[in-house]
Amino acid sequence: MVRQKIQIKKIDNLTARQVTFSKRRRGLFKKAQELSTLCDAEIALIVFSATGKLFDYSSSSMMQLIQRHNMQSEKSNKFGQQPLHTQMGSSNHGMISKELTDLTTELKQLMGEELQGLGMNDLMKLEKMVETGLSRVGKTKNEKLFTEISKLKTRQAELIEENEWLKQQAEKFDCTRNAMEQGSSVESMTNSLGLVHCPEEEDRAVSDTSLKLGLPFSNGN
Amino acid sequence: MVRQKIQIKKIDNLTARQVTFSKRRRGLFKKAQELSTLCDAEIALIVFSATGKLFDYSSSSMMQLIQRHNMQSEKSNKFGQQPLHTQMGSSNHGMISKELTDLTTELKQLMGEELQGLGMNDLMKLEKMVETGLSRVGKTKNEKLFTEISKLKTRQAELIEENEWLKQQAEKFDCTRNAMEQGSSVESMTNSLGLVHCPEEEDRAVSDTSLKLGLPFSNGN
DNA sequence: TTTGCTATATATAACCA
DNA sequence: TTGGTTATATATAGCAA
Repeated sequence: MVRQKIQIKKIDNLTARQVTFSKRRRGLFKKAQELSTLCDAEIALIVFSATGKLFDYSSSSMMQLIQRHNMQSEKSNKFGQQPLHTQMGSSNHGMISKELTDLTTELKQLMGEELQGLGMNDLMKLEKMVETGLSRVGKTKNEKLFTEISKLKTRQAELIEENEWLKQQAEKFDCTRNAMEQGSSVESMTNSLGLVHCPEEEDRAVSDTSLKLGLPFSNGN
Repeated sequence: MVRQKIQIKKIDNLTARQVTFSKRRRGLFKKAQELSTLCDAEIALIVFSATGKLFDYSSSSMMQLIQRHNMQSEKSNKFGQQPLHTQMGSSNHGMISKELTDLTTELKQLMGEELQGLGMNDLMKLEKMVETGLSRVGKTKNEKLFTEISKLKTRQAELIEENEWLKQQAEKFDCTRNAMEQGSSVESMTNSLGLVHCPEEEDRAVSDTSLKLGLPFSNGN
């Protein structure tokens, strides 16, 4: 029996913790549902047990709620510390989400009204209409998402290419420095840029290079 | 006073509904926190009021939890069990389309059979079923796409960071090289490293260091 | 709107089966 | 694991300020 109020800290006993988790989790989900029903709120609840098991509830679509959440929390974010492309992405999702919501609502209403006095054949036709409508929304949504993915991939390819080039440059310079330290004159070194063979260069990790690069400056830092 | 147990249905009175929302919401969030603490669970809770206001809580990072949720529900989904990378590209589109088609067909057939002898109420229920089915397909599809987008963005952020760092290194080298090209001997140049004035270098020194420590590509992939 | 205030309703800790 | 059973702790509906 609950003779004492418990402390809100991690329960030591494993069994007790599991039992409590199970019971309180149910309670929490029940409360969430009740709140949703009573007050017409939209709720998403995600719970991972300590063992990694997933429990979730959402009053409507989990995805839509999550997207809405992303939108809202981004809006309250004064300055996007994030690069442009990520901002574009999210707002894009928001637009899609709204579109989807609007159209779905419209279709549902349409269907609800029509249903009042129609026969089977008409119902079948309506079903078709709804399917078509949903399919069109889905298609649009897909197109936007795929466009975004495509853009991201393109950008990524550019970045990778740029990085590769930069790394190569870095390696060349690195090589140059080695040559210098071996006593080459500045002139010959300059001329041999990119031609001096660097034995350790090929499979050297970039981090190694970076260490070398950073070394001469370490005094100054 | 609570003389009677209330029905779990939307509260008619607006004021009462708002008050209840406020109170129950707090209760819900409190319970969520307690469960998280007591049982070492990870919890994300998103609530939108009927007026669209957002309230949220998460025991750790909302984004991480959402990601985890996406992954989990994808894993438990009988359709998509392949790793993400194989789902990428245009084949992804085809697969999803097929999924959608299959399920829609199934639901249509189901609906067709049932339609023969049912009344309006049953039809409404069926409508709900269809909606749910479609919504589940859409949800799965969305989750996959969003997961992919998310991964792409993460990778992109890494690339940008790497890129920045490389550029900074390149600038330093440029500086060094410029000094060299002005005709210093190797020895004097080496000695003067770190003393040569690099106009853009000072205010980057600190961030350079941190970047060096945390660079994602340090493993050389 | 948002607070307190109770009297009840509900949740649940500890225990048992 | 899961599902009861209490005795208590907590939440909250209705009201008032």
